[in-house]
Amino acid sequence: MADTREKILNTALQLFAKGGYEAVSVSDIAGALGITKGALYRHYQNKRDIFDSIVRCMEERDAEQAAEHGVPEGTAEEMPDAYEEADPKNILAFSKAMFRYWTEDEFASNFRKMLTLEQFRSPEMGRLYQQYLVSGPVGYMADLFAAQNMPRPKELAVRFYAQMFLLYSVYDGTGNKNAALALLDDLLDRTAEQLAAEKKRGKKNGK
Amino acid sequence: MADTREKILNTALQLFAKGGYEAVSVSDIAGALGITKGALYRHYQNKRDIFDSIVRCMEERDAEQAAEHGVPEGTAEEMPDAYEEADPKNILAFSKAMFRYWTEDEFASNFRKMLTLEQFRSPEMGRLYQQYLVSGPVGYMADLFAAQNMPRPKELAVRFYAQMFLLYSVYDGTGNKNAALALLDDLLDRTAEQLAAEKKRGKKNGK
DNA sequence: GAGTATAGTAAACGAGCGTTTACTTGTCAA
DNA sequence: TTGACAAGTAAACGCTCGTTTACTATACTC
Repeated sequence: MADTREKILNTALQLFAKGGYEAVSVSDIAGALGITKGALYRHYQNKRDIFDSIVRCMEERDAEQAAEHGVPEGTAEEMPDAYEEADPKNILAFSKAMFRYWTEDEFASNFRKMLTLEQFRSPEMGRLYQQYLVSGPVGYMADLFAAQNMPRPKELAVRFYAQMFLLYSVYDGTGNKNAALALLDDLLDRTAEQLAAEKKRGKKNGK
Repeated sequence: MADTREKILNTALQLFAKGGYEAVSVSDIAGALGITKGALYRHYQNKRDIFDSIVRCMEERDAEQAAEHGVPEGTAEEMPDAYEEADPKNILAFSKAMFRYWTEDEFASNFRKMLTLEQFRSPEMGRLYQQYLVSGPVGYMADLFAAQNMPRPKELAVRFYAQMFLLYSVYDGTGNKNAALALLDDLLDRTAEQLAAEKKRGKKNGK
């Protein structure tokens, strides 16, 4: 039973990622699974329940992912120690892993696309989109840079994360996924060099 | 008559930008205008016709906008002269104008949001999204940088445009629009400095 | 003033929507 | 062997969808 529930969830997410919640019918989901829509209601209360379950599932995955990568949850103020440990090389590796996660992991990739399509439908969805893909990552990186006493951490964070954010769309729109990944690697490596240079300057001026 | 046609088009675009094409009904559009849906069919053949007219209207506006700003249409290979005229300061001013256009111009802003919501629905929509908001601007800027013999123009273009692209989402998601605009100004000014520095280096190495 | 487009309404059309119901299986413990 | 439960089907529910139709009011032309 739990198996079917998961299949429904994944199939629904796949369809929601293509056309958005409203454009996908319950029959579409059931049809893609080779069952009738009546059967679907044995596993979920209604269409909205499927959507909510997807969001809840993403929350769980996100928590796991964060724990795996040793990402400190909460803000820099709450736990400054963990943030200072992260040096630019770790930030680089973590960023690349993050990019691969949001592009190559099927669930995460589809969830990202779905959020992109739902972001303007309600303040709630806008909040989720910002949290997972815009202000969330930017704020997190700004905290990282700030903890390392780098100058203008917010600007740095935007400059750094913006490249990844744009490349999500490049990746989605190109047939050559590997080229997009290689381009990101080049960009981040070069940016990391500049970051290291800025950090030196920051230390000189800061002390 | 032409007046009503335009009102319908703008109202429809506004609604499409919020929820996407499928989530908006013909009754929704008519209701927002205070008329019945039957009247709507005096001005457009069907719902799809409204959408197509929006796309066609954007094409016209885009052509006008390009002509106004003296942007050369076509690629750098076709008209290399026009591209070399553009110096970094012009690129900067043009970029800021471009950002304000896609955020503050109501039609362009709504069209951008609509395309964002439709990009995965069909290859056609994906192409339009890329053309207007991803590979199009990146390619155009890469041509500009290449015409000025700057090193690694594609990387430079991505780095430069990525900031604007991310800030579209920041702008959309924040209540404080002015802060987003100010942040972009700061970022672009600083990037322009780095660009000028890179250009010097490029000249030294290139000649 | 009669005739004719034009722009609008109200109602109906068939189709598909999300959801519910009644009924048929298959599985497994008592 | 029986009973209960879980999972699935087929059909129907009321509703809304995009679209069409028949009709009305207004304005402009001959």
